Amino acid sequence: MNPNHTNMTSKIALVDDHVLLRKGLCSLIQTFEDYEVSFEASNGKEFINKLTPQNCPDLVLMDINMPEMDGYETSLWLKDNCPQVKVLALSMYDNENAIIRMFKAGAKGYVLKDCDPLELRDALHSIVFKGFYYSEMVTGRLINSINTLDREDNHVKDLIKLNEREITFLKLVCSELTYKEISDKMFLSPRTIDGYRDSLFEKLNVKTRVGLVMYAIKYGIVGL
Amino acid sequence: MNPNHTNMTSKIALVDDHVLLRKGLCSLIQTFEDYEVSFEASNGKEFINKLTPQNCPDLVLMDINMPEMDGYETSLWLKDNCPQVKVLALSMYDNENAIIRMFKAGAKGYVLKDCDPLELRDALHSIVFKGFYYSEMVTGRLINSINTLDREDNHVKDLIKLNEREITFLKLVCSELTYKEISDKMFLSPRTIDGYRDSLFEKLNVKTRVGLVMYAIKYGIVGL
DNA sequence: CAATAAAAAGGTGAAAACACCCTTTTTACC
DNA sequence: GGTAAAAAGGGTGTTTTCACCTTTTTATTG
Repeated sequence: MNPNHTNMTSKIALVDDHVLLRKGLCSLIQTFEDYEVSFEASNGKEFINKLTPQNCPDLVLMDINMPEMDGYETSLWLKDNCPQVKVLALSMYDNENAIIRMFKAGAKGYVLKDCDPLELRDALHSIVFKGFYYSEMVTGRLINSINTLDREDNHVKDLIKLNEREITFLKLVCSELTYKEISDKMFLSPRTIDGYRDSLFEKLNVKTRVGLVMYAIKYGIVGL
Repeated sequence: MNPNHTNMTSKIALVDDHVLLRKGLCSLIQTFEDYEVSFEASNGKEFINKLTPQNCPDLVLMDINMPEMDGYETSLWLKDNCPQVKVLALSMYDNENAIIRMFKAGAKGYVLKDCDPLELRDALHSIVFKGFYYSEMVTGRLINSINTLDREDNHVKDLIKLNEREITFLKLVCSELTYKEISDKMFLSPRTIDGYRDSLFEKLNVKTRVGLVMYAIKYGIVGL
């Protein structure tokens, strides 16, 4: 092991659409020793565009709900393209499925936006030196979900089964657009959209559009 | 006017339930000259408890949605009890009604959490020296609502203040029940429910049931 | 290449949601 | 008690949503 290991500063990238939170975090992280903010981005797409071999961070502090490209997609992209870059998920909510999805997408840790700064520091430290950060909150939620996991209908499994287009569709379902308008936006026939809807009705065990909306929000597929 | 005015540091209190954002803001504000953070609180109640004549801030950076005691109530309390303390509202959303409510509660400015740090600095500066901060966003939103404003004095208040039955209705709207079934549950005629729906469409400025659902969730009328 | 599975697209009809305009009942207040 | 306002109830027609069933296109793979 490198004896200078503890003296190395880790480079962190911040990805969050809320500028003020981002700048604030930036200032906060500067006060931590051994960490520096490599660069910032307001969504996944911008992050990927700004990413170069020169500024490649050791760790990405990643918001989940963002426009353009959200935390899930961006983490998956990193898993495929820069597997050495660790992701620490940053979320407003301690939503069970959001946690599971982010870990499935390769995140090494999950902290809430209203956590204590010391916990953030611990999380960064833990990820840099141990490669992961499993807080009590995370383990608690996971244990909780394991118990309800193999009971009857497994929502987690259903959630993972949703593909790209279904997720896009669900996001649009949570707007005031009609299905016809959604089909236009997705460049698909209204019938196809009809099929998407019906298959989701069955998968998610709901019967109406409101059911889809409630599901999408509950499991963090759309933000508010 | 005090010739030392420009050299005085203004004391700021931070009230927000998201610790990380709060600490981040704290770091950020320290980087601004002429400002220091007097103290912090995670909700209105805690703020009022911590408030003493010794630490009384010049300005409070106030989140709107908080547990225990929210930004509206806290601002109203300040207006009654410490009218010299200016409030700068800090919100996630550029919601028209939220803006109006906060200004009615005595706020002197309104900035979004995803605004630019420079705008925050401008806002602080403007409030300290001019006593207010009306951003383009705010004036834009207000002009937009002026037409409905002077029609009836309490119109705005009515927008926000949903009565018991409307809230019951909204909760049922967020289920997979049809309006007919909702009317049965509420022991009302389907026509009456029709009226509830239409008046809420107008009040909440939405056009569909999905719009109602999104509103209800966004503003915590229904849980998940 | 042919078999097969999955995705996309279509038709039709019934139910629900939405829009508009109107009447009756209840409530509150002078 | 009279009156105005709010809440509740009503009729009718259009649009959207949902259900069910069929066909075409695209992709996969043995």
